[in-house]
Amino acid sequence: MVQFQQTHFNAPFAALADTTRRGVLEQLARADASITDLANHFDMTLTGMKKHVGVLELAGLVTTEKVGRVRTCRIGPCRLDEEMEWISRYRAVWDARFDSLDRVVAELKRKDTLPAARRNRGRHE
Amino acid sequence: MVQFQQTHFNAPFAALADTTRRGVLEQLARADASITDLANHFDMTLTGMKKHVGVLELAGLVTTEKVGRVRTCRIGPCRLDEEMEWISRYRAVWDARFDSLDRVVAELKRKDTLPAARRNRGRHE
DNA sequence: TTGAAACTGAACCATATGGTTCAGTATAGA
DNA sequence: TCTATACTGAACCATATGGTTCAGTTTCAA
Repeated sequence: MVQFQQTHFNAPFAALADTTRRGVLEQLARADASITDLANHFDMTLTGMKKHVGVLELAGLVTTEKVGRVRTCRIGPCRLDEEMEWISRYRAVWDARFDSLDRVVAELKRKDTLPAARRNRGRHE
Repeated sequence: MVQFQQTHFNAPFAALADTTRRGVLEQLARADASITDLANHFDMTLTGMKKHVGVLELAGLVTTEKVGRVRTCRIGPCRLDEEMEWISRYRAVWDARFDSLDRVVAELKRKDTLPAARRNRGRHE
């Protein structure tokens, strides 16, 4: 019974999980660039860079447009708003948990009584 | 050549790039859980869940402690602060770039008749 | 003391990832 | 027209990922 099946987060996070791709994003945030520009900058073959750009494009983080021979890459429509929101919400839930009275109760219970008490709380989700 | 080699971002982002693992984090944000709890909740074998927890642990997002037979998983020391900061900085650079463009456009077209400079976003350079 | 529960590790599998080389095609420019 | 540039796609490679099964080991509890 999984409550969230937000697979659309997978591609952006996976795109960010690579040093080269984050570098490409930092580069493109400053100025648009061609595949050749980026390949030179990151010391990689054109084909290799094309793949990275493809991953970023699939994630919506980059858009490209080919004019003549050169394909220009620029920052795409995905601004990582939802991803930031996910992280924020995740931490909010976490903080709320430890700020609540529940924490004190759980802490006291863990001191002497059975450890099954905590586990039962997570059962009925 | 490459200015930022921050490979320590790889593991956390990669850890987030999976629906099951994000679900585990959401779960653990609410309550600690054993491997069995998580495996049941996400309809997966113990071994499979153990691997996911291992990935999360490697990324610092989860810590585990084994007491008796049961390994209890809880939210780890990595609060994704730096990751949030990276995204914020990335967007700040991007925004700064277009804000300065806007300033140039505004400078050139100082005698009103201004057709929404921001709509031309990405068409230049 | 004995059996079940909870985990662990090895091995396996299919597919994805991050690169490469090589052989093209299309276009810009002399 | 000719050539170099810029990209593209197929094929290949090594490794990683996301799962599984199976065969243990430890620990809890009756």
